[in-house]
Amino acid sequence: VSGQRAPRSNIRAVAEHAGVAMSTVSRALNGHVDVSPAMRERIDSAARELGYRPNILAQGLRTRRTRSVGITVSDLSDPALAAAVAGAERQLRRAGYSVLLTSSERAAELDRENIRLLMQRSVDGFILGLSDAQHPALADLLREAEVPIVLLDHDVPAGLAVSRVVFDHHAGMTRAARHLLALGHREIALIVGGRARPARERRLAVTSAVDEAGGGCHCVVYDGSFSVAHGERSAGRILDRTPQASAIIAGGTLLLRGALRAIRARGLRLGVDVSLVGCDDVLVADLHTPPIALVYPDMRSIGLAAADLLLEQMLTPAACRQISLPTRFSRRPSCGPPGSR
Amino acid sequence: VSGQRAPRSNIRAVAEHAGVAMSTVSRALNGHVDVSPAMRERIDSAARELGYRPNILAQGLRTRRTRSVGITVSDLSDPALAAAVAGAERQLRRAGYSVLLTSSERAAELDRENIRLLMQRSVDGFILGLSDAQHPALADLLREAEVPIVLLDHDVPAGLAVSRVVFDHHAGMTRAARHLLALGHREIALIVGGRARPARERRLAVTSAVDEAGGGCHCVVYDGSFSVAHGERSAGRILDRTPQASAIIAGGTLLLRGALRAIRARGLRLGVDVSLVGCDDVLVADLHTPPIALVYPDMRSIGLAAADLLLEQMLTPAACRQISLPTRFSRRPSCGPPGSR
DNA sequence: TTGTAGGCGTTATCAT
DNA sequence: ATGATAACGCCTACAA
Repeated sequence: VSGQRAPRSNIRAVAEHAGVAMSTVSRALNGHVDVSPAMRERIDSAARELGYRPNILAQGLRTRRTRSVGITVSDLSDPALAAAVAGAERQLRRAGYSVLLTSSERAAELDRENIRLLMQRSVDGFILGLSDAQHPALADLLREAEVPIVLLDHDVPAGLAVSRVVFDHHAGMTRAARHLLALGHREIALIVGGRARPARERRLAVTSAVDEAGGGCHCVVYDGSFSVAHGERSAGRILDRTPQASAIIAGGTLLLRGALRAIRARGLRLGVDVSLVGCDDVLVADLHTPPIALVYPDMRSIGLAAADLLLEQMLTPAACRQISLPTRFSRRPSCGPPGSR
Repeated sequence: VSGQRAPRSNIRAVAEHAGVAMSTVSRALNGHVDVSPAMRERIDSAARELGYRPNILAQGLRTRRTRSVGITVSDLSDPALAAAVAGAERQLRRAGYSVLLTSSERAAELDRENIRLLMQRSVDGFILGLSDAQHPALADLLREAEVPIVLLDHDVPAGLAVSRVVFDHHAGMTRAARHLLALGHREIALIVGGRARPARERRLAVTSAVDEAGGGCHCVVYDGSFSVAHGERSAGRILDRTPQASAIIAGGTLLLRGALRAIRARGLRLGVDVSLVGCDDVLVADLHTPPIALVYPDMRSIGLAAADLLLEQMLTPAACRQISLPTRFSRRPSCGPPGSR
């Protein structure tokens, strides 16, 4: 009714309204044991009447726990990473934590800058999907954190005590490679990008699967940046070469998009003129014509698992742990026997 | 060298190290005018030596400005919304603001719960991509916020002073409908979902474009939830009806995915047996075979614009503003003349 | 130009 | 079981 806006009521206002001391209000609201039921009721109703909500900043200043966690991802525009963040946010929210989110735009420098900022905000823990987990200055910085850290599918920087959740890329990629070999492909081209763990694991899995096959089978790796451009350029080289590789594995969403562009530009038929396996993406592949075979990690799950792990470690500091999540391989018509082309 | 970890140094430590008063340190570090160059240099180097970083919580408690903004989106797993968040985060980070992110999982109840939580954390402003901007209890809550608010492509709740950035869905959808009409389609089926602004604008645009065409042209709207299931079910009904509509517009990513499934399940050829226009999505559509025509809003831009608008309003409180962003229509082979089927 | 002191809202320690 | 009071780290009148 009044035109004045009441300032948000604080604990002192509640104390006065209930006619008790501030400390008593604090105890009652925080569920301490030594509070009489009558007093608790009185304070609860006073707080309700005033619409009291504690100031989390002040609580954090006093208790040194902010009930917030910092999440840094290399690129939030990447739907895969967004899914991971969504999963983590959900778990953390349900546990009463807030998420401070930053994106480092694939720049190692921003990784560190963002982490520093989050430290300044006194987050209780970190979930990190970094641009470059191996950057030399990073380890020093993380050592200062003094709070639990969970890495998303990354290698652990040397001599650092952090937990992590990783994907078993090896299993899925091995199955993909064997599938192609079983179809009769003798040469498999692998496009990967970035120096992070996924690229390395994928390369390792495919090369060793091909090596094991023996019989003149071989694997050519196209390494570069994690980008559509690299995917398109590499696939272009593969397809324009004579003799061309009959099968391509694109190690990531952007690389897959690039490869698709190169294939389309040349008017080639998927699963006939060239076989293709993608990774990560779940949006593009299944509805494609024809559907594209895929090795995929459940990105939402890695977010959930990372949050669970972090919550556990924030609650009771313990030794660092590592969790491995499976990857799936879906055969789809984009893979066929090597063509006559 | 020492095994002890030093507690993060505070302003008092810097003051003692430099042999001056805390207030002087505060002034020097915050760039006040009345500080002698010599003193500034002395304090700067002391701060550097101690690796001092101000505690943002304490600053916020004192100044009532936290340099943080709350972002709530209805579903972070939606790549479109993730792109908007990524855009906003970038601008805010560059302006020195941190992002507190929550997702409301398409539940109006969580919208409010999350906003309340963000208010408790004293954010300086909000960017909201809500699940239900019209929920009756929402307006009251937002009125309590006392900080600038920017809505993402939503209607403004009655009697509320907020800014917003919207897409001109009307323009893009009108062009799409006219394109289909020009190709000779007489009946256009529109699948929309959700009660939010985009669905309403799209329906309005398509129905009026079809009405204007006259000559027995008509439009059938399939309204429902914003989900793959609704898209698939609606497209199924459209395609199984006799006579079937020859053109479908799917008003959103999930609906498009559903429609594609229905079309594929019936073995129909896009652009021949049935014409299809999608909305929003940029990942699936362009690389599809054949490429799918699309009305698309630039989601990253809406994030950027929302952040810019919010920053402006946080800096100098002013009247609420509204910004309209264009939508583009891309003709692609998924649209052809009505078939003989 | 610099120092002193009070308070932002909360919790924790100590009395009572 | 409850109350008074001192911090947490910072900023900002005001005094010097």
